Amino acid sequence: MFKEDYSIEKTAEILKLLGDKTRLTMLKILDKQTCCVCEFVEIFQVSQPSISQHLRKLKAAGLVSEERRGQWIFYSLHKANEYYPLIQQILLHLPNQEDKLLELEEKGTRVSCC
Amino acid sequence: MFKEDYSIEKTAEILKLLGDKTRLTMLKILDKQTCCVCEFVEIFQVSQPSISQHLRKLKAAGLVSEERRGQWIFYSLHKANEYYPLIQQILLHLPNQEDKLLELEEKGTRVSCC
DNA sequence: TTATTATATAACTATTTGCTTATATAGGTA
DNA sequence: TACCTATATAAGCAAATAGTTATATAATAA
Repeated sequence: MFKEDYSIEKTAEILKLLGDKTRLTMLKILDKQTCCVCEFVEIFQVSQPSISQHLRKLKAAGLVSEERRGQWIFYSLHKANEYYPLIQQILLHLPNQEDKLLELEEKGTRVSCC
Repeated sequence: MFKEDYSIEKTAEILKLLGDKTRLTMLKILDKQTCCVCEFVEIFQVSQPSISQHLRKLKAAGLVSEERRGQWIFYSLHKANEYYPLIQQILLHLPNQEDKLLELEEKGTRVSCC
């Protein structure tokens, strides 16, 4: 009742993606909530292109998926991904990040469209 | 009965270290066997300084420990490390690498001192 | 002592990375 | 239509990375 092995090469690629503070935090947030680009920009206090580039990498690896709602594009963890079991195990070790979006809600800058 | 959370920052650092094919394979090997620098050189077919530099990074993070035996310095996984539970979970997903040192034994280039 | 072997460190280089600013694209609204 | 907002992409740059060769250090053997 145990998973297939992952290849070392592909696993190293995935871990390199997770080996960045910003992307790792993004994934931890997305494990519980969906989030759009402009919210990430406010959370991490970096430029919008920087966030888009991180998300592009995560999407290229199949780790996140996107869904457009009006002007906004919401990202979420792609839980059907082959590597999700590994990623979830890793994320379980990390402190909850739900406060990040809660702060935006309190400031009134949470995007809540639709 | 569950572990403390790791910090996002330190976890990202650890994952960045694991996010390299050579280092990830090293750790998988060291999870089961001890291995010295010259054996890694033969396994990975890269220069000796390259191997030493990878091992230095892993040692600086506390992931491996070294033990000198004569001319050789044997490395092993530092299982008392705070991050070992995380690392072991990751390594469990990877294919067994014990064939690597077995090959050296068959070629007669396995170091077996002491 | 000298020579040999194993490992570490220094210096260099090419590549990759993560950010920035500027610009393009796409949807919503007046 | 024109304008505004959200996002993506392009281009440029400084820092980090992973390798190399050359050299230093340490243990062993002659």
